[in-house]
Amino acid sequence: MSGQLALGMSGPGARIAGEAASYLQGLNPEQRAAVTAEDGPLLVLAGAGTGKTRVLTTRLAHILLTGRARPHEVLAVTFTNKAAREMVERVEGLIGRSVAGLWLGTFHAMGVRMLRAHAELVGLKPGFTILDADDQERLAKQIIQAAALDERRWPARALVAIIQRWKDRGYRPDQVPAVEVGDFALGKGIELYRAYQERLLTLNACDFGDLLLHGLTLLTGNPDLLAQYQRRFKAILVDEYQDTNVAQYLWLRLLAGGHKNITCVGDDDQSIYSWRGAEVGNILRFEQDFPGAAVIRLERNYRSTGHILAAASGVIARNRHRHGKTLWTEGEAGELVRVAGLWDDEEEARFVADEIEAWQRRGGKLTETAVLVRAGFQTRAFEERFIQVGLPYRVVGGPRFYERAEIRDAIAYFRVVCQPDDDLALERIINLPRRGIGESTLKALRTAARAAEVSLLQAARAMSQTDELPTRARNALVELIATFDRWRAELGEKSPRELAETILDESGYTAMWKAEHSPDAPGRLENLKELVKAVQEFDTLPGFLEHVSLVVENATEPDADLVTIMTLHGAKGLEFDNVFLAGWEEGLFPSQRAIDEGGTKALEEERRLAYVGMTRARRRLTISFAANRRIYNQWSSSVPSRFIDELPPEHIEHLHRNPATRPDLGSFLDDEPFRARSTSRFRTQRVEGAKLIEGRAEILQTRPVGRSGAFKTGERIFHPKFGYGRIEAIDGNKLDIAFEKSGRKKVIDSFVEPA
DNA sequence: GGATTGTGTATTTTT
DNA sequence: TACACAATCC
Repeated sequence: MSGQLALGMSGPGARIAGEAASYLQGLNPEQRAAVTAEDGPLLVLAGAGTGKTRVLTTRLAHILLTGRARPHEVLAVTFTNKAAREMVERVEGLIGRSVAGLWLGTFHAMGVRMLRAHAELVGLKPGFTILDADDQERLAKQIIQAAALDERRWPARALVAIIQRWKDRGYRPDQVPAVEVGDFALGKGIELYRAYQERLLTLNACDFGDLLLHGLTLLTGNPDLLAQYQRRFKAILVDEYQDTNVAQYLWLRLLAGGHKNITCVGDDDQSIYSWRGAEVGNILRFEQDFPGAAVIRLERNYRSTGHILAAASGVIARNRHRHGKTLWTEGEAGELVRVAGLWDDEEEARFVADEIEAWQRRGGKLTETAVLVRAGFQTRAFEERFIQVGLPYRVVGGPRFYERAEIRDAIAYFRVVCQPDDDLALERIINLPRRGIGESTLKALRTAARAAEVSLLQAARAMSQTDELPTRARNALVELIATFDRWRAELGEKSPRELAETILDESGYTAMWKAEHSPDAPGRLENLKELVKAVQEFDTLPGFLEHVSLVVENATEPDADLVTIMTLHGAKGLEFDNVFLAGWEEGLFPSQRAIDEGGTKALEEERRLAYVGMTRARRRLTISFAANRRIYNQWSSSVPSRFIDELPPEHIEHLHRNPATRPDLGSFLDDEPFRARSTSRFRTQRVEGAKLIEGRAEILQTRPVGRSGAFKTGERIFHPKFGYGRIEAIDGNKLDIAFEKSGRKKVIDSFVEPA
């Protein structure tokens, strides 16, 4: 655990030197050049599927094994915990021992590590808490309220977004340039930002952005410290460099400022997080930032077949702002990329499900199959269809474990126990379950706390000794404070797991969910059990909290044979044999909203997203679009995505279901005037009551709308999607139906026919 | 202090 | 349509 590697040419070192050749074997010339490049700035432009992670980890191992740096002298940063974990595993596999001591982790984790050691230099105490998105928003809300602004006009969410943006760019309140001020809150944005930061300091807390921003303040404000870190980190390695924001870039540049021994790996064509503050400019500008930088391109793709690669390359080649790479493969050409046009989102889901079943019958694995969509709402149609045909699937994304309300509530309890002055956590659970401490009591507490400049809990403690509050509230408060004191006394005595159980029990939190009869209550109780189990892995409760704030992950699912459904963003870094890219329609993909907000730049990012999606596929790629889609229960018809036009024709084949080639639908879709008429190439048009009926896919059936009164309660009906059912209640044209297979649902009468 | 009704909104989300 | 939140009533 010393973190020291035995290096040298004798003893254990000789064994390592003997293996040196082995870890370089199997690398192609470019990969090998990247791994063994001498000290100095190095940019590795690694196209999709070209062995990026392998190069990065092998280079790290190479640096250690050749003695250029010892583990604690290496800083390696990633964006996700997953990537960090993978890197640790692979490096350990390469060097054959633990890499303890290495500074390897996410930007944020490395930021915290530095900040904990020097918290007082930026006005924090070492035990500071890290706020998540939820806390941030509530804090912002308080700031807006304190400034007497209209909360509806200037929502907290927007303020958080603005502050986040400034932090991503490395601006402290006094550094925000005038042009960036904007008109939020009548130009008071900076004032609010300042108030927000002051409040964070009094709470002894940081938000995610601060983890890096304070890091910058730390390094720029303390030259000795900077010099110390510059000497310490003899090698810096960065993964996914195209996703770095300005703050991260500045942080890296400071740390690498001495020796400039920095390796950045990335792919400008896969930059899809600009809306999160990522600056493609960082990677495009690397050679100017680090003069004399070596640039190595990895262009040999080991993942996809020829047609897939060529189709993806053809699309991305339309982007103007990029380094430019020419991916190639020695693999087989494989199948053509298939393009299918469907009538509506339901037919699209049906089509995909059919294709997956056929693939499975031919021996394909579901785990090797993914359906990738642009926006979350698109998953629904697929889920419904997959359930109907019994196709096992999982939706990746969704609410993550540590973001679920019950988990956050439980953690808020733990936080108050560990950090009594954590006001945000206390506010979250002070009246949960209900214990008679309502809004008016809370208001009084807040006022008192602010006046005395103490924390909420301290104010509550003081107030519970006076008779300022109504007896009811006062008693509840006395009781709560005593309970928290008791738990806190048990911190050192009980194991974290026992304590966690005690807290959830004695607070009445578990009981609250047990008493609740909503359908998701059992699931929530299950999650709480999972949480307690997770606590077990840690020596102390505070230790657990530190982990939670930085690692937001879903519980690992059993590795069953499942189809994966997820967003294109979520798919970055993954690969599958068989990939479906659904919903390629103007307006949806590329997203009209993105284009409205970001113009050409945004369109290029959408195109990169298309590229990312396409390059996820190893053997088979199917792109689909629907002529009609129901959005908020309104039918709208759309035009195929321009990205479909951009697919090189020689690498694709149109499936017959494409409406543009179908005589019955083609007349309106293929109609040039129709396309010309639409101002933004995306237009919507209501198609009232037009609907396809299961099993009669080729017939466009139109039925009358609003048959109110035509049905009677108790009547047996048939619905094309949910099957047979009985009408329980009628409300205008909405029927409340108990379906035999799908349970109780409210549906519009026009979709229902008498059985 | 708590339940109920009404209103506005609706991408992507590594930490 | 659905859901979350806020104003409103009891």
